[in-house]
Amino acid sequence: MYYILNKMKVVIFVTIKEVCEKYDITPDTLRYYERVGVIPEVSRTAGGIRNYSEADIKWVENAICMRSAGVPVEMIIEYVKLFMMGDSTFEARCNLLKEARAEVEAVKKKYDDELKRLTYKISKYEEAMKTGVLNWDDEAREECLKNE
Amino acid sequence: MYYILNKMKVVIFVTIKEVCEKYDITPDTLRYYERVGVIPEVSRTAGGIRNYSEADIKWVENAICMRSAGVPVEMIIEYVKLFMMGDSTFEARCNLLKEARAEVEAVKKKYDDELKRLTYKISKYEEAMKTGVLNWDDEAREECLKNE
DNA sequence: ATACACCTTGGAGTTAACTCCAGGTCAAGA
DNA sequence: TCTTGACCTGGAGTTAACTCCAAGGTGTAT
Repeated sequence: MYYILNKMKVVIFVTIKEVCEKYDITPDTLRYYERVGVIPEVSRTAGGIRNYSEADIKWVENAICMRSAGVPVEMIIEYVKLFMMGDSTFEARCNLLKEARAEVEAVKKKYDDELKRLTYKISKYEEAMKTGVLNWDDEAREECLKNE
Repeated sequence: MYYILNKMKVVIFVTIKEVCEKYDITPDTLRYYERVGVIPEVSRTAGGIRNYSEADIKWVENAICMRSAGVPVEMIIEYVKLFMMGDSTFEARCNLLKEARAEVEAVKKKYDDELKRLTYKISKYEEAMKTGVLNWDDEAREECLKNE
């Protein structure tokens, strides 16, 4: 929400819609994030309408980044809670982030392996579309089944 | 299910439990995969008990690989259906795999970016635990928010 | 022959993460 | 002031992917 004064944009407040357009998410999702604590409570206008500050927006970015890498909502909530408790939680927050990173790394590895497998299969299909015969040796299966 | 004859393992049939133990999944999941078509119908004993052939097991492996990389069940079902229709679906199958690969690649990129972001944050926390002061510039936020 | 572990099916229940809705409030333009 | 569109809350509904359950059948071991 803003008006133009002497060709300058004067922002009155930053609505939920504006934030949603910026990050391509829905207002429902953003309100849900706030309700459950994935982001801290957002500042409001006198009338009770959300007015996103710079800090609020950084929390939104944090939530989106983490979620897009599959970090569970519960974990982000835990991080926000610790953050709110102040500097005494540096270590706990650090450990939480390390845990998240380990998880993201593990899944990323699966993705890398499956990417190889898919590429191998696709190459075999491209061959098959020329020769009319499809056959693959099973070497490509190995990688993504090592689950320990 | 097997017995030992002259120190040799004579397999009578391969039960669902054995397959599950091999891949660390539950019988319920495996039966679910079969029911919805993520894997083709598994061969049975006279009494109706599943007896996994080599081919059946390869389908199980396929399902597990794809799912672990986040390929949706619906897409795997589609692939299996096309496979069952024979050689005339080479191209359709190839396109499906390419679509799956594009999707896996896109998500993998998000994971890579978030991995960097997490590592950056963790380093800042490790610093903060020594100095008592936490501060990060916002450079680390950029990457994983480029969504197009 | 009976016990016992494991198997079967169909259908209902669970979980995470949204997503939608009703009924009401707020605020910018005519 | 009135209208209109965006916003609010609390709570219910949806979706994907399992996960569990009851009631009954299978098959090897004693």
